[in-house]
Amino acid sequence: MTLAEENYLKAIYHLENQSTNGVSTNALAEEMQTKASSATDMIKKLADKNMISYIPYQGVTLSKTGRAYAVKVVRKHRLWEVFLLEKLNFSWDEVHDVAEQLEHIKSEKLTDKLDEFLNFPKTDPHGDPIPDKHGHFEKVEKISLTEGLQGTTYVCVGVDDSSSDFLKYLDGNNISLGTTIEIIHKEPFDNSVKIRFNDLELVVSENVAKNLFLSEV
Amino acid sequence: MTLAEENYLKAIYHLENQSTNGVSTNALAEEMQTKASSATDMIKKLADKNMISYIPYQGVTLSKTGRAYAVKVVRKHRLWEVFLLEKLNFSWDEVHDVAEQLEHIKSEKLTDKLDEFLNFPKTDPHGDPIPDKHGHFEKVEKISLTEGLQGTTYVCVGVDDSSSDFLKYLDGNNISLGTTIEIIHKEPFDNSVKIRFNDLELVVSENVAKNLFLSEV
DNA sequence: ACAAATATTTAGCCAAAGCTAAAGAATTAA
DNA sequence: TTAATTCTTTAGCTTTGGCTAAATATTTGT
Repeated sequence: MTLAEENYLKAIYHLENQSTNGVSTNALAEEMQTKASSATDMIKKLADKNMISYIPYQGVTLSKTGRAYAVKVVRKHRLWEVFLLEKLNFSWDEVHDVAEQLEHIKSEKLTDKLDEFLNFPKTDPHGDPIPDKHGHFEKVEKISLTEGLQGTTYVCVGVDDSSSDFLKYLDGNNISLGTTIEIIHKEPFDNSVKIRFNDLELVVSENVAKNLFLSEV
Repeated sequence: MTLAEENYLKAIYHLENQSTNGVSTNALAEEMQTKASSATDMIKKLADKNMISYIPYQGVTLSKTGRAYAVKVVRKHRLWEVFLLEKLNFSWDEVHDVAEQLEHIKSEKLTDKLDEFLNFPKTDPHGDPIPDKHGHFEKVEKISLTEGLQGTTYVCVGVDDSSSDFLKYLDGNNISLGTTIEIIHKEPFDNSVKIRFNDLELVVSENVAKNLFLSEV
């Protein structure tokens, strides 16, 4: 598996988790920041390798092999994130990009030894679960802040890790995993949400609310 | 710089250190396990990028930029080797191949944080010096066992790290960095060397002797 | 049911890295 | 000083991954 193939596989994996349908050529191209024609080419390659199955206009689905492979890449990504944060003192918003490179290192031994070195962490710095060496992991039950109910108290269990700016924003406002958040008011006009945490009140935009994941206490 | 370019640069760096002349197209091709025509192509690319200068039939020489770049890659390689050995308990012979991959990760911050995490090691597990973040390092004074004098005692300060079989051989015979070795007899017939260390005597072949580096005590 | 909108694929390019086979240069040896 | 040998480059082809523009296929809305 080449670097590009691994990245496509990971993209398909993430998109599959976000909706119940197959992943369309267009959606895949957009996720990969490339053109639909390029996605078509890669879909052929991955289908030839039995990593995915594909029905035109119905989208791509990971095969068992494909999913297992994608999970391995995700496992590596998240382990490296933990390493960067805990051992090398990277900040929350810095880990993602470097982990994007490290996740492609091919050495099962390295991955497993790293896992052991980090004491078999269950989640990464963004709250996402880390698969074990057999690919098993527990799904974290979470809702986005936009889905939360007014007047209810939640705990922050996850964030979308793709934007460093977003993570810096959270950092600047002292929101992190484990922060207890009460929803004071949901503004229907612009879908902003007024929250309280650490005895502070803050109004966050819909954009922020969508990328902040909570679980009930 | 692409992966292939980095690997060529590193190869040139290593070959430059082994002889005083420029590195020939053929020598470079051999080191890279590829064909001379491919080396020619890459030489053009690297020369275009001002990483090397090249005079046909006189060989390639690293430019200042090129050398600095090569040293950075070497620094990363050796730091990762230390990490794998010390933190993840890889064995001597296993570190090289994984470090070959890790050395291409592009993040100055990662490299420097790793250096700090490892406590600024001066040499890697094979005795080779690790450049600091400015590219500075001290050259280790060493001779190969074939160059040693009969009746003299030395200390093992380095090994050629390229063959895992060689390192396994040393491991199996309990030779490691820091081992004190006395040369009992040099056999002119086959250039084998009889040595004594840890109160044991052992005859090593010329091949082994060439790849074992010593310094005077 | 059929046109419009949307989704997908094809065809033909490009660049990076590699290869083989053949040609061209320089060095060395007789 | 030629001729042989060795070194190096060129020409042309391959694969991977990406691109644009154009063609084709499917869905959807009326």
